[in-house]
Amino acid sequence: MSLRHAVLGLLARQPSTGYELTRKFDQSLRTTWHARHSQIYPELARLEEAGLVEVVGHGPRGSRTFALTPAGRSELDRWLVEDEPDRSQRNESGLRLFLAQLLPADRRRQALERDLAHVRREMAGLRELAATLPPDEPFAAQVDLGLRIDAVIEEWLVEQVARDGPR
Amino acid sequence: MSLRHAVLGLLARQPSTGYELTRKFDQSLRTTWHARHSQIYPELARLEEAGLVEVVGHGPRGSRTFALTPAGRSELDRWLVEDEPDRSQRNESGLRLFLAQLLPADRRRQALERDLAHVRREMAGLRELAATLPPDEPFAAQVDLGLRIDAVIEEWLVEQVARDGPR
DNA sequence: GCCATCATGTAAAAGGTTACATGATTTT
DNA sequence: AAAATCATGTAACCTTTTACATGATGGC
Repeated sequence: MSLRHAVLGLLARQPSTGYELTRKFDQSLRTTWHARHSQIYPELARLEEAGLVEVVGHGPRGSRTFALTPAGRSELDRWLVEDEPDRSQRNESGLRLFLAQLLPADRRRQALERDLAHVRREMAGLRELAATLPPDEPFAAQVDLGLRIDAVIEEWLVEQVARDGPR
Repeated sequence: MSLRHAVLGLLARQPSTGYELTRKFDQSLRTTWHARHSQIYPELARLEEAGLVEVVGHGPRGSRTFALTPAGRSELDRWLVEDEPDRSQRNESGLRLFLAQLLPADRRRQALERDLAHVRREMAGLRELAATLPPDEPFAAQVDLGLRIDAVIEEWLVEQVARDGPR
């Protein structure tokens, strides 16, 4: 379960409310680990119960700012140093292209170009996001990794479209 | 749900038993969409009930070979042409590196080098797998994509290790 | 006053992994 | 005869998504 350690890690960098964590998962962390608020709030409750985080402040609209406890900090360090990374991937673009080869030529081209446009739109979104982050921000490295992976997928899609021959 | 369409797509290429599908998910498809037999057999039952696949043969050890029905084929085509791709990514290496910056220098290097070794082991496994596949096999393109993505992650890890300065 | 945004939660359903369970055939 | 592989399934558990639900504050 990486959600737990992603939350611990974000709180280690900066004590935050659940709402703030949600925005970070939606933005900078979206290329590596995504989570919705409906996952984050229950996880914060479990972490608090386990003594890994604690409330360190209250904001105007009933918001609570959480921070790591020493136990939370050592659990995070332990995970980073001791646990084996989970390297499983999931990549719907790859699957779709593989299956698109089953379509007749005209529909195949249609499907591939649509997927290509989709990747490019996502890349544009990541570039925009990168522009709003200070370049030395560690978050920027996340976004950069997402962009590089998308670039590989884009290139691969282009190659496969080209392999189909001229229109 | 891409599992359903991955199964339909594999069966469109070649009628197969659940066991054969399991091996394909474990091997060639492991870089894009992974599934265990405990997911595949119930999915085949649901697809059969929905009239999208049917049993077309029986093998020696009680195995059943499934193939697409016309309805299954048109559902597959519809998904490829009409549905928007799901581009969400999950990449534990990226998350771990991001969080590794919280560690003191010596433990950080230790964690990064372990993750790097892990990526390289996986790449070696994919290269071995690629060597067993005929190069024109559409499956080979899947494995190739996985390798390219891992190469990007590897390069990115190396850069981040280098940024930490000499040992 | 209205709308956007901040802020938090729960419930139901879907998707996925791990573990349990069994038995047939083939290879050594 | 034993071990490996083929072959199928279910149950429990965990993770993730989608939908439901509510209310406060700030700017227009």
